Amino acid sequence: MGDVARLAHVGTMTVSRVLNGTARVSAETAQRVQTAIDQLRYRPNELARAFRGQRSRTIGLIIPYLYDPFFANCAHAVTTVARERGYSVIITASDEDADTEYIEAERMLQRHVDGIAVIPARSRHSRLTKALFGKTPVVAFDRPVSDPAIDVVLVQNTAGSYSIVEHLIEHGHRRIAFMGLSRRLFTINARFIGYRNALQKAGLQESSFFGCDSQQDTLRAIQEKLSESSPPTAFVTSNTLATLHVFSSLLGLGIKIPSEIAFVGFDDFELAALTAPPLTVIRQPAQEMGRTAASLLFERIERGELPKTGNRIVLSVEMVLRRSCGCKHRTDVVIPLSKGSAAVA
Amino acid sequence: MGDVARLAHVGTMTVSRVLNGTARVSAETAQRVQTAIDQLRYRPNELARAFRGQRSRTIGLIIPYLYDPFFANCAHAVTTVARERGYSVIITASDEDADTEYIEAERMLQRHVDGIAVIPARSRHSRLTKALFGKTPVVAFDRPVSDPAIDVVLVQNTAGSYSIVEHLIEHGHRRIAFMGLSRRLFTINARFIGYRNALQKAGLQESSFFGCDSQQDTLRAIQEKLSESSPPTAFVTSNTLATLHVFSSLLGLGIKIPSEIAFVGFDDFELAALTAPPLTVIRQPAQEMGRTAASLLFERIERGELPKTGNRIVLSVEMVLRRSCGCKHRTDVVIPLSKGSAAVA
DNA sequence: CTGTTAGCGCCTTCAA
DNA sequence: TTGAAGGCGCTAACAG
Repeated sequence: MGDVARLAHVGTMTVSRVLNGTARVSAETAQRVQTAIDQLRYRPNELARAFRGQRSRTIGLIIPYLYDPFFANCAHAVTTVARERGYSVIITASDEDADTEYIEAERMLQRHVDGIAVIPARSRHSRLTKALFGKTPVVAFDRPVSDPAIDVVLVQNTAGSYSIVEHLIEHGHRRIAFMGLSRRLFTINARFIGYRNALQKAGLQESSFFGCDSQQDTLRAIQEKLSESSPPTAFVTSNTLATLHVFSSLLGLGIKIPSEIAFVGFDDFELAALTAPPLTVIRQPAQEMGRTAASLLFERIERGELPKTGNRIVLSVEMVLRRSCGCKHRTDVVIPLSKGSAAVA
Repeated sequence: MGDVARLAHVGTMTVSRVLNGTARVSAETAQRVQTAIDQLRYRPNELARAFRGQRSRTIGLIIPYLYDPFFANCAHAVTTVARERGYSVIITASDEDADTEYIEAERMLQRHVDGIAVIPARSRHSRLTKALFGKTPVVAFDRPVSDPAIDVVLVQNTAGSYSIVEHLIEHGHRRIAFMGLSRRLFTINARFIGYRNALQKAGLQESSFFGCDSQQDTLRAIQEKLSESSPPTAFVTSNTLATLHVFSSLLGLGIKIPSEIAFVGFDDFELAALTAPPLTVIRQPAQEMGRTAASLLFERIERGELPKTGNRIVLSVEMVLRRSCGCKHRTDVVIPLSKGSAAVA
């Protein structure tokens, strides 16, 4: 910067002012400085700026896994919003581990990020608290954190699940099983609650299995359920992984869907329309959630601490009717679930 | 830091030394400093460290899209390696746009990242050059950059494509069509070359279509090809997106796979084993590529500029035989393609 | 083994 | 409208 100043015959302050537009500089001087900048190909050292000023123009993003398509979509939206605002994003995967998450959050704080967006690791264990972050804004999304003072953006997990189970009931199913990962995951549990509510309202008995993490366990659980005296006639799954495992188990057992067993899942994915049969699912607005979380974070960062703390934004989901539920549509039928739906998220 | 020094009755340098283990400090003093650090919950300002020192302990990662599962897997591997080494990762999506990519690379440079890993945007346009980066190490992966001085990690695109087409030929197919996105994409073009080589070796005529970006265009192209006087009996696709579009077109036309038309694709994906029929594909080692690229980058960063510049590492791919090619296996059969395979990547 | 001095590149403050 | 001084938090280089 000194070089630029010298070349333009001005003080470093003038260069700084031209760079930031902080104060009025005469057009002529500004021009001279600009020429010097171009000539020297001078680029300000962002590190020094961040160090000196209060803003690093960087936000942190912590998600469980980068390779999970749902999380990746969220992350993409966050990075896009950040770029539009001229911010950089420091990203890290927590591997769904609360300790890793905590350590990485601290590391980001040490790097003086201006804010952090996080999809918390398994909620029961997450050690993220408002206290840890101090003045640094934080917003959690997809799952809440235990500290209610932290903003959170969620989707209608319970209401979505409720609706899709209700749909199965409308198809005449009386014995519907819920297949999930672990109830310790907020979203899975919320979806299970929706399932349970729908069954209770219809006066039906619940039947669930948690542990669809592996293909083997899922297959075994399904075989067990199907060999009961009155086996389920329909399955709902908690998320894409469970959907994959249950679906392939069903196919592997040579079961015809939906004629013998109906099948629906929570969370849409690229290929859900191309399986045989195409899958009826609840679709979550992944990118919208990322955008919303990022926007909320920037509100906090740029407008300062808002008066109201502990915001909770709930985004609507959609039901995508295809064939696995028993419907006979030719193409996808998308049914938006408004916030005022049967159950609250 | 001054506070810590005062509390421990030492100079700031001693605190610094305890923090970094730079020089030997008496156990007793170190203990006192440590206590003060804990008591004050002192955390070093990484920004100041980076600013002062030569290292920011941050690397940049630029990929076309975060939501593409293949890229996301690569990114996950890169962030994992970085975390193991104590580095942070600044990530950004170029949206496959060379200008965005260039701007973001510059921004990272301004932030003084210690190195950059990049999956370049459409190679013909990428403006990434060794000159832009100066002393900052860069490694490209998945696709090369035009500047041959930059290290690059690739997979056996041509050899993989060659092998899978050869497999189709062994199944007796004589008219095989290649369906791809754009030849302007390095990987797509390399795979097309492999296809072409395999056909030439067998004395067969090529038939290709580029533009499978949308479902409609793909369907139209397929209908056109199938209405030729001697239509193809097998299709190969260039990547997952093309696979999805071709596959659903074929299904939509009521064509039986593989009895009427055989079908194979480049690039495996989570659901390829669950479609009807399961898809035979070439599988790329996404995570391994990310790990390799990151490791190479850290070599450069930590060991300094290596003598040999312009490294080119080519990773092996595998052929995953399922049913869509005409094979009758019960489960996946994975055939690794060694580097010494028929065609060179 | 430990402390002092100095300066990284920038911007806030104050004076001209 | 412009410039000079000073310091952000840290550490290299030197002195003790």
